[in-house]
Parts: sequence; C-alpha cells; structure tokens
Amino acid sequence: MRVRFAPSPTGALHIGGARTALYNWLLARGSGGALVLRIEDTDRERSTPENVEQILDALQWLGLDWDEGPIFQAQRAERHAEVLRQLLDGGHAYRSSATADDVKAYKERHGHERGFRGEPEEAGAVRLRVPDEGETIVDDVIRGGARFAHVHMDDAVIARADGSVLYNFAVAIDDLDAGITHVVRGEDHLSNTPKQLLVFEALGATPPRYAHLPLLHGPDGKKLSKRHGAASVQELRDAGYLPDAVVNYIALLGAGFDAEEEYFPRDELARRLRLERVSKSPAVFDEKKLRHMNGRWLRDMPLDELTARIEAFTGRDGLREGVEISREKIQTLADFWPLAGFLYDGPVEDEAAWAKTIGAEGGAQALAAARATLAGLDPFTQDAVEAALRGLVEAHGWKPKQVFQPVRVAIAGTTISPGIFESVALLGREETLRRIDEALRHTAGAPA
RNA sequence: GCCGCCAUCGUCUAGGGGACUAGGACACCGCCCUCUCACGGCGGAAACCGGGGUUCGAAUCCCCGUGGCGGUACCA
Repeated sequence: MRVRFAPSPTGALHIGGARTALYNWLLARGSGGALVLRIEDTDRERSTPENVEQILDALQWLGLDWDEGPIFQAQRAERHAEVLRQLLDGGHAYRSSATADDVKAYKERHGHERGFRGEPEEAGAVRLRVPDEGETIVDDVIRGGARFAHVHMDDAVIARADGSVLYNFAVAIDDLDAGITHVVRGEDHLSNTPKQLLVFEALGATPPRYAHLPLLHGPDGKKLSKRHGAASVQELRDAGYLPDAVVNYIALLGAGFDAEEEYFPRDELARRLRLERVSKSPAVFDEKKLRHMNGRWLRDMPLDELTARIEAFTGRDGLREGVEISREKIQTLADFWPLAGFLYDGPVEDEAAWAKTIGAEGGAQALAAARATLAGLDPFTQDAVEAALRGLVEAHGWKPKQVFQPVRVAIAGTTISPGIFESVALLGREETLRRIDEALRHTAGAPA
C-alpha cells in the first residue's frame, strides 16, 4: 500500500491527527509499502517553519517516520495550474464570479436541497461542473458506500479568482501524482470526498481507495479540544506519557481488535490492523485508561531505559536507585518526582502528615526507638533495615505502622513514599539518622 | 435549513440470526495482600436508543423515529 499523512500545519499535532498518522504508518509498515508526508496548505498561510517543525517533532517523538516528504502543497502550484487549465479547456470547469450570497439566492429560488449551478463567465473563481443527473458513491473501505446525489451538490469552487487552487482540488491532484493507493483520514473529510472524486473523474483518472476513520471526542461527546485536558501529542509528552503507550492506546480507539488482549508492540499493531474492521462510530479519548496503560508500559521497560527517560523528564541525574524502588508506584514520568523527590532534595513540608504520625500519641517514642536501632545497624542494607525495624515492632508489641509511619514522615515529610525499608536503605545510615534527628528536634521544640 | 455518517455497560470494545444468563479492558465499589501509596489477586454493580417489520428465532437483517457527530467557505 502507498499511503499518505497530510496534516494541516497549525502547530499542535492533535490526538485525532496522531491516530490518523499512526494508522497510515502501520498500514505502510504492515504492507511493506510507503508513507508519504504532505503538508496541506495551498495558500502558505499556516506553513510557518515553527508550525511545521512542531508537527514533525511530534511525529518523531511518537516514533512515526515517513518514507517521502514532507511535500508542501504550495510548492506544487505550477502543476495545479496546469491541471486547472486542462479542466477549463475540457469543459469540466468554468469561471464564475458568483459569491456565497449568489449561491444562497440561487437556493432560495430553486430549493435548499438543490446544488448551485453557475453560468460560465470570462473571469472569476473556477468552479467544477457537477452533473445534474446521477450520483457519486464514495466506496469507503470502513463504511461501505456513501451516496451523494449530484442534484444536491454545488458546483464547487476549486480555484480562487487569482488562480490559486483550493484544498479539495489540490489534494486530489497530489494524491494522484503521488500514486497514493489508499487515503486514510478522519471522517470530517467524508463529505469532501465526492468533490475530490469528481476531479478524478474529470481527469479520467482512477481514484485511490478511501477509508474514513471515526472522530475522537472528549468525555462530553464534543470534538476533543483543550478543554478536555491534553488534546495534542505535545501535551501528552509534557504530561509524562511514553510514546509506546500513547501509540498503543490510540491505536485501540476504533481499531476493532479482539478485546481479550490490549497490550501490543508496534509490529503486532501493524500485523493486526485491518481497515475493514475499523469501527464506524466515534470514540471518546479516556486519559484514565491511557494512564493505566502507560503504567504498564513503564513497569515493563528496562530499568536503564526508564531511568534515562525520567532523568530527561526531570532534568536530574543519578536517579537509577530511586526509579528502581518507585516504578511499581507510578503511572507517568511526571509521577516520579512528587513520590521520590525527597530522596534527593530532603523531606517535603506536610503539617497534616506530621500531626497524625510523629506528633501523635507514642509517635516520638517510636521514632526515637527506631533511631536507636538503626544507629547501630551494619551493614545498612534493605534486608537489615527491615529485620531491625520489624524486630523493634515485635519487641514492643506495636503495630507495624506505629513505627513505619513516623519513620516515613521523618525521612520523606509525607505519608506517601516508596517502601520504607528500600527508602531508608537507599538514603543510608548517616542521612537517615540526620533526618530522624531533625524530626525529633522539631517534636521536642513544638509538642503536638 | 440542506447533505452525509453513526448508535452494545460511565468509557474503549467483543459480538456479524440460535454458542448471549451479552464477554474483556479502564474507571467505580467490596474483600484479600500490605509499612503508606501503588502493584497484584478475587468478587460485585453496570449496556444492546425507541417503535415497527422479516424470521420458528434478532444485539445481530430492513424501515421509520429519536439522538449524536460531521460537512455545507474564493479554509484545510
């Protein structure tokens, strides 16, 4: 298969757009075909270098590469003009100065379900001549045939009065010239397709197969947007998600895979994707499920790789051991620092946590006892720490948490942290005792 | 308004005439594990939009209605 991804260069790569890109990429890889990248912008207004770069960055972050491109539509103006002339000369298109108001007036006279038909003039915009009879059927791979009766279709404008072409014309020519075999894009383009098909027909050319993907919605059923939290790939990256998890999750939306298994690497995704199986109805993007999936991808990742990603995300070094004892407890790269940052930057401030542990009945005594036990411990390993603290619990007939929680708050500042034995061992005897002493000093100075 | 697409738990989905007492996953609730938070395990609640057909039989096929979405630019 020869497919293409043709984003509009508005800067952010929308999640829906990312899924379209992914499907095209999977199709190209799965079929041994090629993926052409084309920037859709006939008037060059949006294709600022910054916007294009952002789109390319997002695709690269996702790990979606392309075989040809990027091709800028605006660079093909000459070819577009040539085909436009061909259509004009062949009588498939005509010039017309009719405005939107003229079209509206036409419909007032002929009925609102009646497509606009103009009279050829010397100058003006170029309109494609739509037959009065018959229909154009979009034979969509995903939804079967969508029938558009010609009487309902306007003679569509395909070029402005200044000769610059419009999207629905340019895209057809570009797909034709690039030898695209399958056009896979969002459902918002379904209604545009008959116009493009008519261009192919006027040229006597064979159109590609079309497949229109269901749209992605936010939790409120409306088109996914900023209001729903993350709406672009860039935002997902900044929120600490892994490219593989994002790819895995968005591939599932509408893919129609068997539901018994959901965690797939890319090659498996490519192997399973079947356009005929893709769902026809829109899907709601659920960040909760993405989080869950991300957590699983993160736990299955080699420790060194995860460490590298978290170090890049936080901008800190030497995090390997902290990552090792935290990875069971986090779902995104962003979750790491709030959970384990105390290991490196010291305890955080949390009055409430203090009050219900060290400040509570018997808290200070337990902490002092823990200090005494740990002070003489050698070697200071995780197992040794555990044996020592559990021994302390047993000796006094306390409940485990009566000792563990005060220690946790002393070293972390909060009641939430990685395992207490791991954390204490990682900190080392000296630092652990220093923090406990600091905590005890506070207690003495300000009784709860 | 007009044109088009769509319709199974809250969400993603499996299901393509009898295998459906409608399966799985996320989220939610309960229990277990347990040093907190998680992870993991077990269990629970939770859906075929409505109405007509077709058929011995319909979540599955057809029609109508309703609802949602998209398009309707000299935007892409």
